[in-house]
Amino acid sequence: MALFQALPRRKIRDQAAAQIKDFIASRRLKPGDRLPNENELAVLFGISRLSVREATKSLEFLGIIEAKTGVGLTVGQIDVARLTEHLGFHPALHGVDPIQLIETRTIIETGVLPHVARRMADDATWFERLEAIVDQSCTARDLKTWIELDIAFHRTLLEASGLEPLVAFGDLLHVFFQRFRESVKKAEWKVGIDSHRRIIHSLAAGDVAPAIEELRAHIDSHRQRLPRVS
Amino acid sequence: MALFQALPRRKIRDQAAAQIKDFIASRRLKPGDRLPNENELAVLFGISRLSVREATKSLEFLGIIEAKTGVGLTVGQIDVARLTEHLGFHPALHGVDPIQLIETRTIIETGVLPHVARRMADDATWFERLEAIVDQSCTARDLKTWIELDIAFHRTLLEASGLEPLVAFGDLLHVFFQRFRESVKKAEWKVGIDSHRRIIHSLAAGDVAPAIEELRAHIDSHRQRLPRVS
DNA sequence: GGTGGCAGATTGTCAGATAATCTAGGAAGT
DNA sequence: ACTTCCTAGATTATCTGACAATCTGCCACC
Repeated sequence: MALFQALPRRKIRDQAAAQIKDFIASRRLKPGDRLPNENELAVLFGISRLSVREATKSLEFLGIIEAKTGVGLTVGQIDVARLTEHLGFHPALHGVDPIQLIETRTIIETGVLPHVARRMADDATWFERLEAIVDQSCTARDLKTWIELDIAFHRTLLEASGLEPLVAFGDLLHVFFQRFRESVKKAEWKVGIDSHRRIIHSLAAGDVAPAIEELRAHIDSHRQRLPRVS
Repeated sequence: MALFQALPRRKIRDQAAAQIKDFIASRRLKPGDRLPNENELAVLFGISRLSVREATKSLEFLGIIEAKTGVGLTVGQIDVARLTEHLGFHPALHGVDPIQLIETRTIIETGVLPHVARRMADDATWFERLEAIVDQSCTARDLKTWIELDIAFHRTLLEASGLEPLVAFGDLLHVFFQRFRESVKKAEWKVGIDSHRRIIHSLAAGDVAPAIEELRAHIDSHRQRLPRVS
């Protein structure tokens, strides 16, 4: 008599997914390389095409492989942005303490400023792009466009650092930040815009330390708008 | 005549996946909560059950939802270990610029050190946990366990900051990092362990600045092991 | 009252068919 | 000879219908 199976039997599609991964790994396939088509995989694994599809669609969702209609399956190119997009909404992250979000943003955004200053010195267009956003902010009439420009400013700051993983992570944080961003009073707009302007001018002048302090205070100002203290 | 569509039309299963995510997010569902079954979702979205399945299987693969035979669909609990398992093997991880990864890690890990020092002062167990990992590292015989302990050290450091988003992001970075971690020479182990020890002792003493410099140099040492300079 | 099994619900898997889309190569026109 | 257009084949995308496997809760039986 066989031992009882404590764990649920492995699903066929999971076996298929594992076999496809093995196929890629064992043959040292690189992104862009062709894979057998769905019918061939079905025959190869001895299962139906549907199970193959469920496996390939799962792998595709994660970016491990790519499927193009009329072309076939290829090994994919994973990027951090895709993962954060799917993971970002998840309830597990929604429960995060707002104060932690503020401090996380402070660490990341102040941390990149040295990089930004260095790249600004090499490429003046970064200062121009940031200044253009600040100028636009002054003409904003409603809260919605002001928020968009505020997000654009902070995102461009991260972009200017040249560190792509942080750009993706920053986008994710902004999703959660939006909640208590909407409670900004109109009188506070101008203060924020002035902060932005001082930050980029300090950076352009190569004065990193003042820029860091300004940005820290800027992000910290959200702390006063927290809905409730628990 | 209709305008040509520059981008490929969105697949039905991707729309379905997005709708399911919306369903979860808009109703503030938590892990373990029930979802409509596949047939109900199919009717709800006006598509076939098969397309719903491809969407649910993709989401399940990522851990966003769970499906149990005879029971139904529930909201799942994402854990990064699952991502590590699926993504760790993938050749495309080379696509991320290693230098960017190093600098990203430097920003995050040095950025949390002030928080860590503060929380260490309040709760001595953090120092003990970190020191225990360092002690274990000294007894490591093979590369595999040493790498595990190294990851554990850096992860615990982030945990000690109390900033959960950064812990999750750090886990994600380690997935991308592990590729060129395996090229560490045995002679370099000891150097790394000594660095770890100096860092936590500086933190425990409240000397944040030396700890930051030590950690920066520690992470930067990976730079010398980069496979190729492009 | 406890225990076993049965019935309904739900996901898992299969087969076959049609639509949509892409690539390559040939046909037609210049 | 060169370019343009179009068709044919290949491949994924989607649908329909059916049956198997598995879990939960209830009910009958002891």
